[in-house]
Formats: sequence, structure tokens, C-alpha cells
Amino acid sequence: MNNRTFSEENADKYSLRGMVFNKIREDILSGKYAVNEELKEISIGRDLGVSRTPVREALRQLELEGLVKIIPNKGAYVAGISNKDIHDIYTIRSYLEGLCARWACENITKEQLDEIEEVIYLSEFHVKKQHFEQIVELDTRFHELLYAACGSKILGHLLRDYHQYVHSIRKVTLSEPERARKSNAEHSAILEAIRNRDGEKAEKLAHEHIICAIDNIILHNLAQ
Amino acid sequence: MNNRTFSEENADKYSLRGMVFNKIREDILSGKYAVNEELKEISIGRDLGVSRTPVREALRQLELEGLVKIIPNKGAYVAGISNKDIHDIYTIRSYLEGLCARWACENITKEQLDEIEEVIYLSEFHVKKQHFEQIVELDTRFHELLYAACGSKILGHLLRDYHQYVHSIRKVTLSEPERARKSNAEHSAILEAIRNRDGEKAEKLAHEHIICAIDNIILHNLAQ
DNA sequence: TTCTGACGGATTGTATACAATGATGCAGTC
DNA sequence: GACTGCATCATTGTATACAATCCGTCAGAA
Repeated sequence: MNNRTFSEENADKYSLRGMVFNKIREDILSGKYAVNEELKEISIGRDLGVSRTPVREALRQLELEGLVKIIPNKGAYVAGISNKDIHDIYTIRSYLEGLCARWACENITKEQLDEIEEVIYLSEFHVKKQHFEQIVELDTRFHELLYAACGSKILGHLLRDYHQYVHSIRKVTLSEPERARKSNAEHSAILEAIRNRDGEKAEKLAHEHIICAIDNIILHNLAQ
Repeated sequence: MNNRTFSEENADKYSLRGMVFNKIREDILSGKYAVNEELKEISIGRDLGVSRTPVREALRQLELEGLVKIIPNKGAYVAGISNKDIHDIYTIRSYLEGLCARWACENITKEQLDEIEEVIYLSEFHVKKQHFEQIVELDTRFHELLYAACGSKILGHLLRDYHQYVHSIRKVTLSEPERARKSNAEHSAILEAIRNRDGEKAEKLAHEHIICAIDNIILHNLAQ
């Protein structure tokens, strides 16, 4: 478990700053705030029942993530992510998810393999039943498990961030039964390659998995 | 120019928080602080002549970058980056610098091409004279120009961060005349491919450029 | 001796006060 | 009517005060 995760499970959950941070982040990614909307420390603080200090700290962190743009002595504005950003993120992910799968071949444990298998199995059920909420949740867990299994704090941190960034997109794409089914089949193939410790193949499959996701997004005009 | 760069040129330069942020970041990356050393808000503030508030904000940002680990109600500690982290970063960069070069083929302007050529030309001079400071500086500028030329805010942001992370490593590797010479030759080849708008080749060369850097690091036992 | 628990100091978490800066509107001038 | 400059207000930047938490210490009992 890396630093980021650690701190998320502590500071980000149990401190006011962490709660404010997650709240604003979520609201930006879910589109609750319009792009370029001004984020005033006082009014956010009032809405959440806290003072300016935790709000300020949260905004400064979000600035570093690129979700908020701060103009000194003026204010904080929602930066959001553009369609091109989403496309770029998926392209970057296509390489790095491949790398992640390759490294996972070297580091994954038996327990982790079993857990991933369970996730895929469960997902098949929900795909049949068209339980879209659960499908997204299980997709998140599948990737999260791979991030943990790759054995790289740095890569895990990065992919985790990007995966969250496109959370709202995934909610849409995985709501299409055909894509959800195919996505899960791809997950299954990736797992099989990792189980066989075939790094070359796992990398290729994970790479193609994300490329498929991009094609799907373009098909639906979700970006670009 | 992306948000990050924008904010760096404003908040990070002209506000106390920004200065504190850069100072601590630099001190961690340069090894001035030992790993796991506690970073006390009051003492840092006293050293820099500011109150706790800007220090706190800076520490919270550094936490997000992964350079600082914050334990709630306890303190902030230097996380630093391990040798494995460095190796991971270079491997990730090997893919993404390739992607960056490929995208640059599609987006680079005549002016940017000329500027890169100038940097390489100037670097040859300093390599001959063994002006190591300048070589590192020009290496930074070469990559920075590519990051700007790739036309992706997201990718540029990411590569810029990683490039800074390994700044101290690059200072060492580029101090070896043979590596400095070879590195510049590789830069030259990458430029040539981009000038010819050969995305395939540019990606391959940029990828290999970073792989060479990894080999060099391993050779010198700088990591792993 | 070793364990337990309460106390006190140190440090962080949060709120708020004050200073500095930028935006807005209006009066006065051309 | 359009522009300039000042006054006012809103908002951010920084400092500081107070509360909450943690950690080490030390006394006392087993």
C-alpha cells in the first residue's frame, strides 16, 4: 500500500481538509460545478460548515491535481477536464495499464489472483442482470487490484488518479451492455495471461483493453 | 501552456506558499532532508521567516506529490523517492517520452523545431567543454520543449513532474562525458525524426533514449 | 523490576483576525 | 457619450489564537 493510499485512508477521510478535498473533487468530476466557475473559500466553507482554512488547503491540493486553477489574489476556478484531456488520459493509460499488467506478472500473489477472479466472476453476473452500478464498481476493483499487484508505488499512484479522473466517463460507457460484456471478457483474458506469468501477452491485452475503451468513447461521441 | 505551468509562474513564484513549496521540494529532492525526517511546521516557518499557514499549505501539496507523508495529528515526514521509484519513473517515462515525441510530430511548429535545434547545437559545445551545469540545463530545456510541443496538457504536466523528480540523478549521469555526448546524439536523432514527421521512428528513438538512461543508471549503481 | 495510568509539553487541526490585493461603480472631466 | 480616477467592497494572503491530539515521563502498585 503506497503513501497516497495511506494518507487517503487517514487524513483524507478523517480530517476536515480531506473531506472538503474529496467533496470538491467529486463535485468537479461529476460536473456539479461548471468549468471556470469560481470557487469562493467562504461560500464553500459555509456550505460545508467549516472555516476557510480547510477549504483553502483542499483547493491548493486540487490545484496541483490540475482540477482547479488558482489565480493569485484573485480566486480559484474550476479547471475540469476537456474532451481532449480525456482522450489523452486514455492514450496514456493504454501504455501504462500494459506496463502495470506486465509488472503484475512478476509480483502478483496467489491471493490477489483469486480475488481478481472473483471480481470477474461476480461481474459476469451483474452484466447479465444489467446492474450498471455494480459493473462500474467491479471494474474499479479489477483495475485497483492490478494497480496494487504491479508492485510499483509510483505507477499505482498514477493509474489510480487517472482512473478516478475518468470515473464519470466509465459510468456511461459501461452502461452499454455490449461494452460491459466485452470489457469483462477482456479482463478475463488479461487475468489468464497474468496467471500464466506471460508478461508479453498481459501487456498487449491490457493495452488493447484501453484502446477498445477509447474506440467506444469515440463511437459514442463522449469525447472529441 | 498548461494550468500547472501557469500556476507555477504565478502562485508558486510570487506567493509565500509557492516559495515555501519550491524550497521544501528542492530540499527533499536534493537530499538535504533525510528520508523519514520530521518536517515541523513551526521550525520550517521560523527558518523561512513565515508563519505556519503557508508552510502547512505547501506540505499538503507535497503530500499529494508523494514527497511528504502526513500522519494526521502527528506530523509530516519526508517520503523521498527510493531507488525502485527512480527505476519505475524511468520505465514509465520510456513509454511516455515516446508518446510525447509521436504527438510532437503532429503538433510541433517550425519555431519550436528551430529552438530545439539550437539547444542541441549549444549542448554540443558544452559537452566538448565539459560544462556539466549547462549540459543538465540544456537537457532540461530539450525535454521541456518537447513537452510543450506534444500538444497535451496532461502528458506535459506528467512528464514535467517526473523530469523534476529525477533532476538530481540526471546531474550525476550527465556528468559523465561519454553519456553526455551520447545523450545529445540521441536528442539529435529524435529531432530529426520529428522534423521528418516520422511519428513511428520518433517514438521508438525517444523510448530508447530513456532506456539508455536507465542502463546508464544501473551501470553506475545509482539505483537498484 | 516491570507494568499501568495520569500528567504536561509539544505539535497539529481549525477558526478567526487583520493586511493586501483586485473588482466594481460612480463622479467628474473631456 | 466615453474615459479616467478614486472610493468602496469583496476576496484572498498571512498571522495568530485556541482546541484537540499525541507522546514521553514519572510516580505508584504489583
